[in-house]
Amino acid sequence: MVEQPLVSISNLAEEFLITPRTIRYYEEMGLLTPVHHEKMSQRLYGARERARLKLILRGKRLGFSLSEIKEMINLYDIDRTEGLQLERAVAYGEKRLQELEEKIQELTLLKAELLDYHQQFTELMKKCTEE
Amino acid sequence: MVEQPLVSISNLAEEFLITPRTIRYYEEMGLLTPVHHEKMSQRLYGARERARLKLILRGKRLGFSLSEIKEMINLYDIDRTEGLQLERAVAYGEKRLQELEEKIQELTLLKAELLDYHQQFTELMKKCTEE
DNA sequence: ACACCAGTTTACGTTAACGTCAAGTCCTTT
DNA sequence: AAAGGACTTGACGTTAACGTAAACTGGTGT
Repeated sequence: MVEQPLVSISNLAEEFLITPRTIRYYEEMGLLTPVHHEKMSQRLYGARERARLKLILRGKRLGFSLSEIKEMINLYDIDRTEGLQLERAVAYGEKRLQELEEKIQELTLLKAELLDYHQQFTELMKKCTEE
Repeated sequence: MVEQPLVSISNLAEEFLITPRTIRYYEEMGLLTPVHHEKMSQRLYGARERARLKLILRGKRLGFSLSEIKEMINLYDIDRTEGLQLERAVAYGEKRLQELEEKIQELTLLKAELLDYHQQFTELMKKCTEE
């Protein structure tokens, strides 16, 4: 057995700059599954939950909903893949990859457009301040 | 004067596969400003509003909130830029461009990770079905 | 023993982004 | 004139993702 650095809910919350309530909500939604110390006293969080939480928060930053995030992080979690067929999981993964690619394309386009406006704008500003 | 193809709210809604209520809500939030036919009878939508609506819906697909979208489309709208200084607008625009770039990076990383899992997964599946 | 603190459950409150329904207006068609 | 259809303005309902507060429990220092 390796020494596992298990932390409490408020420690984890502090580490990620969120509240304990948020962490409990993610558990309630099935996104986290902390271990419980000696028959239901406290929640303890290890490396696995910390990794999952990172994924969740990144997903949030990128504008995904919690249910979308849940699908993504459960997609290739072999423990949870039982039940629905492997083939379906693979097909589903390909669909999500396709969607991600489209999002990247759209974001890139948006950035290019904003950059274009930005340059026109700064150029206009230069001309105005020159005279 | 050029012939302007002005359409009603339900026509516009049908065109973009949304509801009239959604369009009115965007107006209420200050994202759209349709012309009103002969003293407050009906809303009519031209090319400008259609373009704005496109921007709004793309922003939504990318996970931005309506207030974020509002800031972005008003950012380089010269009519609305009056009041706040040009310099501030430019600085703000650069900040948003930076954020967009970070989002693209994160999305690209997420896609790479998912692709990695995906390949491991399909390889595992191949081995299972071979024997 | 008592206070205190960190954690727990339960439950009600809040905001964004609409959905849904009621009631009234305006124009056209029969 | 009456009916029908599209639009209008309220106004209340709904869901996701938490915030917040109350009341309870369980270990710890004094």
